[in-house]
Amino acid sequence: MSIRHSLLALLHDQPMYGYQLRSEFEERTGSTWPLNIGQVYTTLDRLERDGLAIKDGDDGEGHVVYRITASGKAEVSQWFAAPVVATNPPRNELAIKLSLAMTLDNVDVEMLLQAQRTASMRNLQTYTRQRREAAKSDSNDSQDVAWILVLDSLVFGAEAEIRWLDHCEGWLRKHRFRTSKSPASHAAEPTNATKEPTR
Amino acid sequence: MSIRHSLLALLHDQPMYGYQLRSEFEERTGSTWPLNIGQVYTTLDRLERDGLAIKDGDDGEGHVVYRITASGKAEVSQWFAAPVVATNPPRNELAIKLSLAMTLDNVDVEMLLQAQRTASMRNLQTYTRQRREAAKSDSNDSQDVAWILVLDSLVFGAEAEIRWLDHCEGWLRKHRFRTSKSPASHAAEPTNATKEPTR
DNA sequence: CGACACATGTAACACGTTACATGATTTG
DNA sequence: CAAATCATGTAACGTGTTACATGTGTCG
Repeated sequence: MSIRHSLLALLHDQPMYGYQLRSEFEERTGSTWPLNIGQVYTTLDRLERDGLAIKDGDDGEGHVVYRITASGKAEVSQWFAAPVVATNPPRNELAIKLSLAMTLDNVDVEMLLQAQRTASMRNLQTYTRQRREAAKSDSNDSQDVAWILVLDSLVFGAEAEIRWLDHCEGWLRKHRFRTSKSPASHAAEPTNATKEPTR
Repeated sequence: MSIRHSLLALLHDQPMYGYQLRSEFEERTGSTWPLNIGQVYTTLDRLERDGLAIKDGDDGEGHVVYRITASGKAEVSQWFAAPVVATNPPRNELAIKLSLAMTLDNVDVEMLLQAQRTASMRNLQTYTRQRREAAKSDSNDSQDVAWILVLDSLVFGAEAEIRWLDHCEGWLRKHRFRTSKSPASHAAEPTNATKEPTR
């Protein structure tokens, strides 16, 4: 849903054509989340279908320009006004993976944690380096500022991830001797979960 | 891709039927990321199509049981062995929204930050409370442990988000007087971005 | 009996990615 | 001229959500 709203927000600023929308989007997010051009066009189709934007003839250069409508503006205002909430937080693949790894046999959790920590550290370093380079230009262009803040969010997120991994490793060390994964071996007798899938 | 791998990982542990797979998944992640039952069945279809799992007759109770195959097991091992990397980090709606808000006119960024901070604090409190309750039972069941660690990841993430919001607010205060959003008003003359969509 | 959980699906739709097709313009 | 970039699309596919249909079993 973020792409749809993002494009609409950009159109709120000024009428644009598809290719330009992608450029504007990527300029602000520094290509962290590359935007497929095909999706831009299909999204524009849907926006027009839903009455949030309309084709605005050409701009004298043959471009297919879209313009936001009144209801489109309302939608944008609403989007910016509504905070991102925790109901349905996006799935965290790492958390899911680790959660499953801990509850299943045949998985070397410590190895997993170690490998992930290395990878996450490398990620953090990449972000930090990019951040340093982005800050070097030090222009006050608001787009550069936005790009830097996006990088900061990635840095903060990566740091939190690493802290969490350390936390998990501690947990594991503390509990390794008290649990052989499951109170009853699922191979020996049907687990509780097997018999009663409800919680 | 995480659902597919998750279900396969569960099947690696033991043969199961669809409804049961959902229960097992949600038990481990504490319903943080509710899993639609319809998706379970379609995913199982695809797993079978791709030769990673097969229907295993019934279990004497008329359930449609699936069993993992050899290539399925290989796939699971690979999944657990491969760390989650930063190439293509998942889109962060909040970061995108704030990034756009800062570069567009007609958006009250400070208001947005304030509203989001309130919401994020509330999220954090919710997670912390759930975490406290989950830890209360204090069983050594590995599934409870997994659920607690998932909650911890949410807590760590929410804390990072709040720190980032504060960071952004500071940035904004520091730069508010030096930039009127854009070096050249896009209403007055064509912006750089408009003329040159490339970077 | 009626409500609810269990259990298996299908259909429609939104979103996202990759790849392909097509042509104009720019640039080394 | 060749390659890259600009520019607009379409098609196929995977993933994910919501809603619907259908039937069984259990429990108050």
